[in-house]
Order: sequence, then structure tokens, then C-alpha cells
Amino acid sequence: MNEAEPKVPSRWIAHLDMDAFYASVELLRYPELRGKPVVVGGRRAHAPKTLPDGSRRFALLHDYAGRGVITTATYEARAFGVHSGMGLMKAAALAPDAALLPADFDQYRKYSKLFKAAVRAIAPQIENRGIDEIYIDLTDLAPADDMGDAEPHSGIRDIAMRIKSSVHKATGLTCSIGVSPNKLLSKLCSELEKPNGLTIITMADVPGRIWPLPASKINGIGPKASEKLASLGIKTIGELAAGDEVWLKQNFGANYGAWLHRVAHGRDERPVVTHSEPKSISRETTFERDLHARHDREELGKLFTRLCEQLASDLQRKGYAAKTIGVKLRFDDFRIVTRVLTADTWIQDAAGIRHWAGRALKKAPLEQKLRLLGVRAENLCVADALPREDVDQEQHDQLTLGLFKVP
DNA sequence: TCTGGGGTCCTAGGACCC
DNA sequence: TCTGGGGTCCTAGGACCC
Repeated sequence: MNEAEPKVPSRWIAHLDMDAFYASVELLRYPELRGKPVVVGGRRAHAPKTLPDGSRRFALLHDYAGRGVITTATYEARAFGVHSGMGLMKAAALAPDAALLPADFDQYRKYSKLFKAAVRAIAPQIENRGIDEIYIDLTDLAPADDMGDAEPHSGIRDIAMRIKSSVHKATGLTCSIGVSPNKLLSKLCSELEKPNGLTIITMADVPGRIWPLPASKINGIGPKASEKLASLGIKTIGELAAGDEVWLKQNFGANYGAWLHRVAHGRDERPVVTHSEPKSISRETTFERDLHARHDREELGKLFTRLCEQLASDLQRKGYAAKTIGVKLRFDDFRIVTRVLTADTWIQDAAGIRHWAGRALKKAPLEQKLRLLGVRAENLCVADALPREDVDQEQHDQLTLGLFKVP
């Protein structure tokens, strides 16, 4: 911390993370599962059944067969070593008796709106980071004498406690909050006392509380970068901070190397962005079994058309038209290929998406069996800002378009 | 029996225009 | 005739995040 800090006004930024969000929402519905290992994931088939006596029967992890992954696990389930992203089949070997619930995104969106509204009523400067996380700029709410490194930040602690209590009152759910001068540090420290935690740090705490953490905890240092860092003898954020900036740039490129050096010292000037427009909207599906473009042509054709219809409905519901349509394929060996095409009109309807996605698909190699098919709309614009005649509404003949014909 | 679905951002090469 | 920038758009892939 010998280098001069950038001359920016000091800020108080909070990162709020709902505790085991999806699983916790499910426990509100099924309180009898409280205290037990529960995982959320997979598809519809395993919804709980209500018995004649009113009690409920839950699917267990060891009964699962398929390609699903864990979306969230309760802390009781995590104790068995399962975690989000893990395949359900693998998780079943670790925690066979854990209850398995299907994800119910409508319900999670409802609780997401509730907790965000509760926070907004106290602190309106909110940046969405997905369904269960937000950044909050508390700078304007902080007492003037609470800025800087002076302890104990009682004013900012009061505000954070009020937010936590308001979220709990609105949803019955707990969250963890980290507060610091920037988004990077707040994200790191919101995790330090999970669940139901509150952690406040300043730049002076970086060596003591941040440097001992693994470098992979930093948002933006994923599996690849972590592995490369480890191969260079760097495991912790402190070791990264001790690395020479020129050396980091040589190993990771000018941009990423400079960024690594900055974040290791806890520096981050990114603002809290309270509004943004989507850049792309997509739909994709992993098949129950791998499919071949030729042998399973009929089945693929139906799936392909359905994805296009779902995407069109998403676009229209959200009020966007797209100029670029793409497809995504995942082969049986997990290799991913994408192909996109930019149209000469704005596209919003299923037939238009099907037409351009079909043309994009023709550019892709299709010898290998497929595991996943996806359709994506990019280059979006707000549809009602467009002259009506610029939106392509003509009905394309689905029988003659695309590779996967529909019977 | 490995490994979902929805996103963002960055890089890099080629086309094309001035 | 040859050499050469810069800028923008399009495309493909990949890392990363929730």
C-alpha cells in the first residue's frame, strides 16, 4: 500500500448477497425441511407430492437420474461437500438422502423483487447483479464523519443493519452484506461472515483481511487464471499483490496484468450502475440424450422451432427487436460452436428468428452428436422506438427454411 | 452415468471505407 | 505502383459470473 491512492472521493459501497437464496425460498414453502440437507436443481419431474393425510413426500437425491446440476444447496447439504454447479448424479453419491426440489424461477423472481424493493426504500442507488445479489451505493447516506479509515463506522453499520432487517421483514429471508470503499472489496467481504453476516472494511484492512484469501475469490479470476497463477507460485491475493506489475503484464497481457495488480491492492473505481439495457437474450436446452443432426432430424427440428418460439416470446414480452440471430451447439464431447448472422431487418417474431437461426445453423459443422442447442438474439433495440415497417413480420415458410425441417 | 441456463465482456482477424 | 494508416462492422471463440 505504498503507492499513492487515486484521487477519488471516498465511497461506501455495499454488496448484498441473499443466503442460499433458491433453497431458502423453498424452505419458506416447505418448513418441514428446515435443518435438513436440501438441494435445488434438475427439471420438473421430481416436484413434492402431497399425500392424503396432508403430509408431503419429497424426492431424494439418490432417486435422481439425468443430466441436471445443483442450482443451490442449503448449508446442511453443503456440509456433505455438494455445491452449486455440481452434477446431481455426483451429488447423489455424496448426499443420497438430501431432498431434491425442482427450481421454481417464478417464485425466486417474486422474492427477488420483494427484497430489492425493501432495500430500495432505504437506499435507492442499486445495481442488479442477478436474481439474488445487488450492489448498493451508500455514500450519500453515510454520516459525514464516517468517511475514511476512522473506526468504528457506527453510522454505516446502522444503515446496513436496517437494510438486513428490512429484507428479513419483507421476505423472511436472511442476507449477508459487505461494506467497503468499492465493489471489489465489498463483494469479497460479504462472503466473510456468511450466512446472515455483516462485514465492514476499509483500505487499511486490505493486508489483514483480504490478502490471506485465495486469489480465486476475486470476481474475474476464474479457473483458468487461478491455475496459471498457481503455476507461477501465486495462490493468495497477498502473493498477487507482491507480484511485480511489469512481470504480471508480461505473463497475462497488458490489460489483464494491470487489472490483476490493481485488484490485488484492493483498488476498484467502478461506479454502481443503476440502469442498463440487455445486450442479448437467449434460450438453450440440453437434451435428455445426445442427438444427431441426421438421425434425429425430426426431434431436433421440433426442439429448434420451440426454442425460436420461446425466444420470440421473450423478445416481445420484454419489448425488444434484434438484428443479429445466432445458434449455439454443444457437442457430445462438450466442445461449443457458435454461428451468428446479422439480418437486414429488425427481427421479433418466431418465423423470422427461425429463418435466420436456420441459416446460421447451416454454417455449423453437424457430423458430431449434439448435447445442447441454443438460439440467441443480439444487437437489440427497444421495439417501440422502431418504425413499424422496419420490423420484419413476414411469415417465412418454415417447411422450406432451415436445416431441421418441421413435419 | 461427470458437467444447466442465462448472461457480460474481451480478443482477434477480416472486410470495407476513407 | 506500392505502401499505409485509422475506424467501424461482422464473426468466432473463450473466460467468467450468477
